[in-house]
Amino acid sequence: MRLEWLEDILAIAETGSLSEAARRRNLTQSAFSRRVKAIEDHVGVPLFDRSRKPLQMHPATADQRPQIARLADELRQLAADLREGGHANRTRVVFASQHALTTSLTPALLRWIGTRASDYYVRLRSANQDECFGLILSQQADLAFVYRLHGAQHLIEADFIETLVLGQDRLIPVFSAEQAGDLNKSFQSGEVPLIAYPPEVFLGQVMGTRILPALRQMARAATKAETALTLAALELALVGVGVAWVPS
Amino acid sequence: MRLEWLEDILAIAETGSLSEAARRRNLTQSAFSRRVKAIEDHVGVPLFDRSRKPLQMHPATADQRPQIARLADELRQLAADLREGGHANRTRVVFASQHALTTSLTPALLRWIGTRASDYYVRLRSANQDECFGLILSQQADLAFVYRLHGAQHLIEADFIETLVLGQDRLIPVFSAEQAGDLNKSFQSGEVPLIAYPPEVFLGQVMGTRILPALRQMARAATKAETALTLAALELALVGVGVAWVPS
DNA sequence: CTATTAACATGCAGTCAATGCATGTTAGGA
DNA sequence: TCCTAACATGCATTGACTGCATGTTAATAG
Repeated sequence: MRLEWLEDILAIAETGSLSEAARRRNLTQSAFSRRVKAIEDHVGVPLFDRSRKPLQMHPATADQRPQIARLADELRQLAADLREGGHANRTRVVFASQHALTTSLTPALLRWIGTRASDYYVRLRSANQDECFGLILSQQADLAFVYRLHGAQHLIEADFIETLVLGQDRLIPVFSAEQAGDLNKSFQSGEVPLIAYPPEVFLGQVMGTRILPALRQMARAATKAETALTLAALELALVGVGVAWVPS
Repeated sequence: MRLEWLEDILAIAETGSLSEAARRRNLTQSAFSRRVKAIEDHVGVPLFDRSRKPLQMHPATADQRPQIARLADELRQLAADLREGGHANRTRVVFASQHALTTSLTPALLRWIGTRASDYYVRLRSANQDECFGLILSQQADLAFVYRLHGAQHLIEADFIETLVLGQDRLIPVFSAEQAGDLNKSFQSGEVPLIAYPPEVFLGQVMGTRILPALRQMARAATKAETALTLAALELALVGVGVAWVPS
């Protein structure tokens, strides 16, 4: 198994097409076609369904996609760590950051660290909340940035784990100002168009336990789209697809 | 980065020599030498110290060894999962097992499952205790087999995690029967030769908090060897290196 | 300090896997 | 039924990888 192959598979998963993936991987379509076949030969079973024309991933292959993405990331990171380790003797610190925070709090924090403590080599791993806890527990990360519901407790308790509250955040509903009229109309008919988070991610659980019950007292929530990414949810809200609750 | 390369690095780490590693990897020493160089070229920094004759790993490289072993394992497992997924639609269950249990309880359990429920595809991941918890938390494993100290609590609590006590085990001291005389002599001079577990593994912590304090009341504990593997500890005890405390 | 040896590096030539180009084949849609 | 876009394949070329033979050097014994 090679990192290249994992990237090939991911390219196909992301583009949904062999020739498009070939372009992204800077190969001719023919070379890429045979590379995919080589991967399948190595694994021992066909990974894609070629009977349809823009070829499709087999469900079993699609199932492994998060795992493949994670491994690809870790392999790249390993190379970086080996490279970095060979250089100076800077202290290496691994941060785990909940995805939603990776795009908001963490960049500023890393910049701050970068300016004040250049003798630290900081490595950032973005993961979902459960994975962040897992990384801390198995000591693959030194520090984790995660949300915690007001009044709730974290899943893990251990004497080697310290917790510090960095601040408070709020989920606020967002929608396109220009199309506020449409939203009002929809609301008057008892319906709120909604950008939902998948139930398995943290924000999805917050929505399910805190926001939606209150919302349902006022109107019917009609899910118009679903995404795990707050930034994507924000974009969808800004083009008027529905209301997105995003961290303030 | 390639799985092959990871295996090459691990072979060097395990044999402590390039030519010995070459033999294990079924390559001539010359080909292997250049392969190692290719890996270093790819990473961008030298990974080994060639100024000494049985070449040595740079400390930074040695640091990454557990990570490399883990990734190599996961890559092999990924290939197996893709292969298996392509076959039948058997339910896939992932077990995490604490290393010490992987060699004792788990095999019998897996055999039992294999005979009764052939429509399950069970995948076993051996890891240390913390990693087992991490795998459960991040839902990379469905079930974990771990030890728990009598009267103690697990690190994690969550409503989606159920705990079941499968049985009780005891750590018992073991030594070569033939050389019991030597042990008695040593004990009379106030010293017990000891096979120790590293402090970062679970059994090492049990030894440190439960066994050694009591032992020290009777004699001085002289560490003769250290290993993380209970089977290795057992072997060392059986050849008379020292007393090993192993799960009954 | 020197000689010896075992461990690692390298020049050379052969093999085979990977690639691009040109072209054939087929699923989807008009 | 025809057309087109997507994927597969034959062919020639390139280059990466390997083994063999041999050179170089660190470790060790005397």
